[in-house]
Amino acid sequence: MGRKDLKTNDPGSKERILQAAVELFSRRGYGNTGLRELAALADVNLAMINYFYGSKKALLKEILDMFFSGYLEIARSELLGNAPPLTRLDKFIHKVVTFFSENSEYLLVTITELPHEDPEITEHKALWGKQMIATVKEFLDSVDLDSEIAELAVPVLFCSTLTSMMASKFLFNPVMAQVQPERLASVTLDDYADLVSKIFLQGLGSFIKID
Amino acid sequence: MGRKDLKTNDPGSKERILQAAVELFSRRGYGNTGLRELAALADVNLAMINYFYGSKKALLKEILDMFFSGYLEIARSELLGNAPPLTRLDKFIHKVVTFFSENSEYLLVTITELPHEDPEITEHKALWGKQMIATVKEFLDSVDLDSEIAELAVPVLFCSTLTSMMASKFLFNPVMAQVQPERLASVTLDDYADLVSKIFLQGLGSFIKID
DNA sequence: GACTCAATCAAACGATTGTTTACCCGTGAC
DNA sequence: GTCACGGGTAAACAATCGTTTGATTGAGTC
Repeated sequence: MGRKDLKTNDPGSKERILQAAVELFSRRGYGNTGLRELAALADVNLAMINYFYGSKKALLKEILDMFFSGYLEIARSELLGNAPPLTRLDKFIHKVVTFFSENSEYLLVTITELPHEDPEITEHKALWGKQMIATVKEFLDSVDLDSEIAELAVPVLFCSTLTSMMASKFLFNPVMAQVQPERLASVTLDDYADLVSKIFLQGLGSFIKID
Repeated sequence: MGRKDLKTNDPGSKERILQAAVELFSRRGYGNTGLRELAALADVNLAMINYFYGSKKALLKEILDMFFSGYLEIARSELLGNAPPLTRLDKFIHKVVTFFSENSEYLLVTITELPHEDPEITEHKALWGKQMIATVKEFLDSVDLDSEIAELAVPVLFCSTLTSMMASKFLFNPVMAQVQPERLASVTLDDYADLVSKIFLQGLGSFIKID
């Protein structure tokens, strides 16, 4: 059997370790997660973690890389093109919200570890950031913006604000689920994407009848 | 001397501990910060941390409480009132951005620890969340929104998206400062608040000349 | 059968974790 | 004087941390 697991598609030890890492890092945080707890959840021996990944930090890097590469791929395929800018943005927002939802644990690990300064990981983050900014800049250059906002909406801020807005539901979910679980459940994922798209593209003001 | 430090206004040990905690928790993360490093930065004995605050987690609670109370205070004073809704929102955004900027370390600690499940702290977060949502709900009830977005913009999502958007600059700052430091520096804090306000209230679409 | 190699394991490594203890010092009360 | 007490300290507590070691398994190669 040249390849592993031809019949069964249950994940091997290496995959189970990464699954457990994503789950625990997103729920407890990277620093608050112990490798023994992780090994127990993945149902592997403690030593297998360093055997497959080398170190705990390498596990985190793997998670960040997988998230960033998926996000960047969507940005490149949806943000650039010939369709009208607003149409491109709307499709981008819907695709990203879906991506964030399907990989919400990866998203949470990435966002919560984003501001922390760690020499090894900061390089990784900066590398992905550069590619992301380059893509956003290419998009913004293809849009004819009013001068009054063109000076403000520099790529770094445009990218930050939009990303944060799309991620907001998943960032606040653990808290909001305790505050108003019924109202949260009444809004589907597509509804949420619509909300983000409408506010970001048309603004809240356009939906106010009397002001 | 009944009160401490009548002449000098340099902070006492208790205050220095909290200052060091905010700095280290925001830079390295709560879980990645050791109390010995914290004590060294605060220039106090290790035992003084538990003497004044009882535990490491209590320090985190203190930080979260201080941030939430300040944020909630602004929401209550700016979101509710008699001025037109959009005027209120614009003032709210500018005040919050200033508040986030002046307390960016508190903001980072709060946001990065927000999604993590910790029985003791989850209650705290939910308590503040309820008060915040109640305030936002009161604001939204005073606005006459189109039905097409009124169903989507439930308080929990409205609060999440706007908060995330206002916090985005500070969340992404550590990364973006490495990507494009010169473009970031060219935008003042007021410019940033204007950008958030314009996009959220008027939408990006209203600034595009040709589509 | 001998050899290889990746996978797995129990056990221990030294270091660091958050927390607590017992002791010390200065000040104010009585 | 001495008693109490809040602030401060060094040292140690048990527990856990990430990582490494050395041995063992089992399937594949020659």
